[in-house]
Amino acid sequence: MEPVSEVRWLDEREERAWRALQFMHLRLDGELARQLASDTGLSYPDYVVLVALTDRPDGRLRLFELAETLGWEKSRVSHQVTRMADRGLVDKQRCGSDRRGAYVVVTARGRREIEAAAPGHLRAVRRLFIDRLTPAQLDAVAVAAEVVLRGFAETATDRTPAPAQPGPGAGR
Amino acid sequence: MEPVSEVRWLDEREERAWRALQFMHLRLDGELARQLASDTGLSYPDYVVLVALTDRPDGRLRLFELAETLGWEKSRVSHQVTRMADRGLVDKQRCGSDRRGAYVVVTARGRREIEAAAPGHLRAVRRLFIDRLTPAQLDAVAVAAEVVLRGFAETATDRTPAPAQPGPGAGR
DNA sequence: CCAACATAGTAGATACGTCAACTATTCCGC
DNA sequence: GCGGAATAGTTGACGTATCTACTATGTTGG
Repeated sequence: MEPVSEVRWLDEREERAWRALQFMHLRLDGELARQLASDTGLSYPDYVVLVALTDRPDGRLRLFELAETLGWEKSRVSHQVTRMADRGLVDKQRCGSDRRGAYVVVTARGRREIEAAAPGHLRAVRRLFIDRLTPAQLDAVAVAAEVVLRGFAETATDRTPAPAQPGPGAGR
Repeated sequence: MEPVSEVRWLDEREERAWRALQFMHLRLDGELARQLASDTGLSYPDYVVLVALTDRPDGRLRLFELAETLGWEKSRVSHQVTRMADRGLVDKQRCGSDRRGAYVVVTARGRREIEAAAPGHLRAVRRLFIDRLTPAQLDAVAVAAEVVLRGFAETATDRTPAPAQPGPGAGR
């Protein structure tokens, strides 16, 4: 669009926000992944999949529902579920009503592991993030993030299936 | 430590902030990576390495300096630099003063590619993030992220070498 | 001096994430 | 109903990230 469009570099305020945010996430994700890996047998992706499944009364979801819930693409879900099935955390079941489809079901072992992992993970989230911020700061972060997210819904070159409401990790 | 320590789940405010933030990053990183991949021959990691190098007058850094600058671990830097050297974006040079060491130097080709990629990347950062937020919101994000980052420096189980001041991506 | 230790970087194994290409079904309009 | 489009899921290749273990060099204190 814009004919030549001079590049508008980030000013001091913009750069500060962008860098701080990037860096925070780098460290936060790294630390949370490490905490899970060292205290449990689960990876972070394992964790969010198990949370999504155990949020369901029957402990199962279609693969595409899992993709929508997590905002992942189907191929990622497929690979992840395959790996988890190999380790006995979930099972795959054929779906009666749609013969293309499959359910992912959490196994007893999967339940045991997520229940063992959740408290430590939650403590880490609190220690590293939640408990550092005031309620007002938490709200400010939420508002800003939601504004940015709304922007994605609009621009919507839409490669990811546009996750309904929920997010990753949930409240646990 | 804590004897039994009931798990304190996230309340509504906490969960909202945590989920929104997680989700924003999922989408933001995905979109930025896709923009780079489709408009240029560079990946996001390629990009940040080249930014770090071209910020230097001589366009080179020791591997461990690169690790500190980016907050990456040495093994990650080594692998990344090896791949980039294979593609001719950087060169490795032996270091005279310390024979264990090596410099990473940006090549002419690396310079060309980063210069071609920067404007589009920056436009995407603006479109998706910066320009969505008010200056006050940017400041709020920066303050919150910096608080959280300071927490890492303190807790400091210190696995990552604790990056001095700078962050990833920089202002470009 | 030199032994112990720290530091710089590499290498391999494994897991993760994306893309593109593919099969198998279901949906839908005519 | 049937032929084409959309949908569900899989697969393989490749790049990326982490961990552990390793080599080689530098540093230091007795």
